[in-house]
Amino acid sequence: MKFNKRDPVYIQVVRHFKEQIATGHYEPGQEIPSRREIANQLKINPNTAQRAYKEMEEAGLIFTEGNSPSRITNNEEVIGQMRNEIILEAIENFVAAIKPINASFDEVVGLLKEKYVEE
Amino acid sequence: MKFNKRDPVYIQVVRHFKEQIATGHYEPGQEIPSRREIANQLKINPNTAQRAYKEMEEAGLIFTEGNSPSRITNNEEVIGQMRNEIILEAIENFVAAIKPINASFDEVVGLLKEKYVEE
DNA sequence: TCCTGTGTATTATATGATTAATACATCGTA
DNA sequence: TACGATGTATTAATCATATAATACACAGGA
Repeated sequence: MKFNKRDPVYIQVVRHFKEQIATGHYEPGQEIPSRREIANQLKINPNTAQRAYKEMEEAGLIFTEGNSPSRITNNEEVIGQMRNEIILEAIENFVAAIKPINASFDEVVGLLKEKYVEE
Repeated sequence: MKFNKRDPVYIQVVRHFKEQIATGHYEPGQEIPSRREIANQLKINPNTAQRAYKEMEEAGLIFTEGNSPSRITNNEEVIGQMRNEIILEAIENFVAAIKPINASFDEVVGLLKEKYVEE
């Protein structure tokens, strides 16, 4: 996994997990790496990992019992909503960036199709 | 004009001018506010305004002669390219955000159309 | 001529967010 | 029981950005 330096690392870690969860690479109830383990894997500070996990816990995406490793939520509705939010947020950002330029919808969709299908 | 706190202010100022130029609200050759003037208008520090203007000058979007206020470039090709870059960048960001979620192109375009037409 | 408003440059400080360092608490198990 | 791995909490250090404070050169106009 590679990080950009525009966004805080913990945000990017959260994002990464959300994508994994939304696409089913992590399944409901599945155990995820411990804070220290993921910190080693991603070469980040354990506190950064902790902060990312805390965010996800507050969002209901993972849960923690006692001092055993956290797990993906079993609430598939929460997962579905999260997926929708990611998509909607992306769309809103996109529209906010494009609209002030006065590009036509068709022009935009044309260019989008190229990039989307690519590869 | 309102700022978000995600991006540096000078970047947002540059962005604002680019949009104004791309949509023709500023015409080629037109005079723009002085550094100190825009700083007052936007309630920002003059140095931040200067930094924004410097960026635009280096990008060839504005030019300055002597100590008179800067002006929009007369090179319409530069303006056209800048407009394209904004659109392409927005598309790339969007695709990068959406693709990892495995949403179909049609689903995305459908949602996009709603937001795009809205208002 | 002198004053005001331009652009430009340099240096220092403040601030907020992020990351790092460290310590503490808990639990299962060898 | 004692160790090791877990989650959690607190404090310190770092860093980028924005702001501030000055200073300088230039040109036009009152």
